Amino acid sequence: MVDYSAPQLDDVFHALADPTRRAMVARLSHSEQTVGELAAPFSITLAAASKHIKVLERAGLIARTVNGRTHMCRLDTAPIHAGMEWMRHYEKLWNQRIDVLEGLLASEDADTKRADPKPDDQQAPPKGTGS
Amino acid sequence: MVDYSAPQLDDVFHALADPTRRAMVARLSHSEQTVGELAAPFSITLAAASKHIKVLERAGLIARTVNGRTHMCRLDTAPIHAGMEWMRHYEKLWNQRIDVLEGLLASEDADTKRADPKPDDQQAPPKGTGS
DNA sequence: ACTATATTCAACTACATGGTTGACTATAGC
DNA sequence: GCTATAGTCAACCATGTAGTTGAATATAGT
Repeated sequence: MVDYSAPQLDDVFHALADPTRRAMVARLSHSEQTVGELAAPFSITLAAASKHIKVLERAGLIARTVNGRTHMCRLDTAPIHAGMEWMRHYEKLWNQRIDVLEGLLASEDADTKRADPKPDDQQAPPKGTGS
Repeated sequence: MVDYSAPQLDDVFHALADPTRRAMVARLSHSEQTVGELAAPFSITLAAASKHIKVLERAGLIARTVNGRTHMCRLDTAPIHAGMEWMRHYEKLWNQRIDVLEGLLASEDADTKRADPKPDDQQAPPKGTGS
């Protein structure tokens, strides 16, 4: 039973809430990068990029290896996995809702309506339809 | 090919970066709740809770139905799905790394080392070991 | 009409964030 | 040893965030 402590999630989600940092993660998914390389694509100062990297580091998304005067950064995807673990539970609801929608369409078509999906806890009534 | 616009992701990840808001999402996954009900478990003022709800609303995570003087909130998990879609790509790397680790253990055991995993683009060398 | 309930709004405080600049540290190369 | 390169640090600024309080709005109940 994984716990995935909440403060960790705070940091991970916060780190990923910034487009610059998400772009850094994307670049790191291809290859390791130095701080300078990581900063290059953005029109911000090295100092600003350094701060972004530190935020990613605090979230555990980046591990740094100091090698002489260059700092090599590599992606650690474990925190992303943790974030997904948290989200997955609610994505299940999303899938359920899709199922309910398909169920409605089906019952609308067949008008049989023998639907009896197992009650998980006490789930929100669909009432979707939206637009 | 899904796009999932970046500003949406900014809002979703930012909304989920706060423990109070994540708790609200959790409660809404069980049932719809009014603003008051949503605020009750926390030792903050209604006004503060109202702000949190607005953040979740802006991220598209909550839809509100004004019913008389009460505002009923229900969870919309589509943005969570979008967030997961973004993360899923990097989780794949996580799984890859697990595979690599298992591969290393296997080769260590058999000492055959005929490893030749398809080069995806130019991926980071494992170099793990950490602690 | 009057009062209680549900919720937002505006103003304010304290603190975090993202950015800058300039100085500093440390390594690499001549 | 001197200079260029890689990166951090500290101070500062503007803006955003999370919280408060008090007033305002709107509906429900009597």
